[in-house]
Amino acid sequence: MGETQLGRMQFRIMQVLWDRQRANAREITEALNEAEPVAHSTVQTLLRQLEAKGAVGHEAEDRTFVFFPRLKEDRVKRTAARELIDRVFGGNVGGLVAHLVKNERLSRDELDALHRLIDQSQQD
Amino acid sequence: MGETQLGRMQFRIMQVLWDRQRANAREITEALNEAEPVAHSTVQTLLRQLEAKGAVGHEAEDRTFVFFPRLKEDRVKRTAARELIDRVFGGNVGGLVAHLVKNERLSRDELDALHRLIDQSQQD
DNA sequence: AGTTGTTGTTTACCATAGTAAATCTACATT
DNA sequence: AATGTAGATTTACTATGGTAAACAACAACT
Repeated sequence: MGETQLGRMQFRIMQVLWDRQRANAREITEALNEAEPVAHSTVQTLLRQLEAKGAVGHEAEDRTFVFFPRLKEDRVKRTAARELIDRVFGGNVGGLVAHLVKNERLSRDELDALHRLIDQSQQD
Repeated sequence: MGETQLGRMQFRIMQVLWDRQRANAREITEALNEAEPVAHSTVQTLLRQLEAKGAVGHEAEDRTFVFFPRLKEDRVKRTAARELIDRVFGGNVGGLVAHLVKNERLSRDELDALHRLIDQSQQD
């Protein structure tokens, strides 16, 4: 069941939680508002949705709910990447990578880092 | 304006069109049904949506509409990849690539090919 | 005690994707 | 001419994400 399919804002909320481990709704709203205005009640609705799908949990503390992530950042990112690979690149990871190298201008540093990553991953 | 945001099925229809250049609704339905059952009227609705957003065009031929892609495959794939990079990896291409190398098992061949692509892209 | 502010809950709307039946339209075949 | 068939168009419904106001409960301040 848990397909871990997150929308744009839902994902941004998760990022705040991965960052802080725990945060109440107000704190999340404020963190999001640093970058982009969003109403507090919107954030609360999204938290509700996220909880409904098991992406976050909460515990009451004092009068307020403190939320925490139930999904691991890596896991969610992996799912998102997989999603793209399957839908757009026919399930072929290499297709995506080739596309990136060809179309997304990588800096010299990024290319070097990539080189290193590849070499390293060839060890095992 | 044209944000070129395609859904799952919409994308699959585009793939058929990129494949064949031109096709009528019936042909598209049949092509899709090779892999996954979908009602013809559904395909028609999706074609309508795609046309509304400028992703496909059509011209009458005989009694039927022949559809063709209005968007380039590369362009759409690029947008999709960008989308993931922005939402999930904070706009950092390297982040995605690192993630891929770390989490998506690439075959020896893929890694070699990747090596070559990188070297090549360092020329310009 | 009454007002204010915070927090959570309920309710409501809109857009988009996906699904598909129902209907219209026009030609082809009998 | 009647009927059937294929295609297009209309209509409808569900799910999800995003947006947010309205409301209720309660603590705190004056």
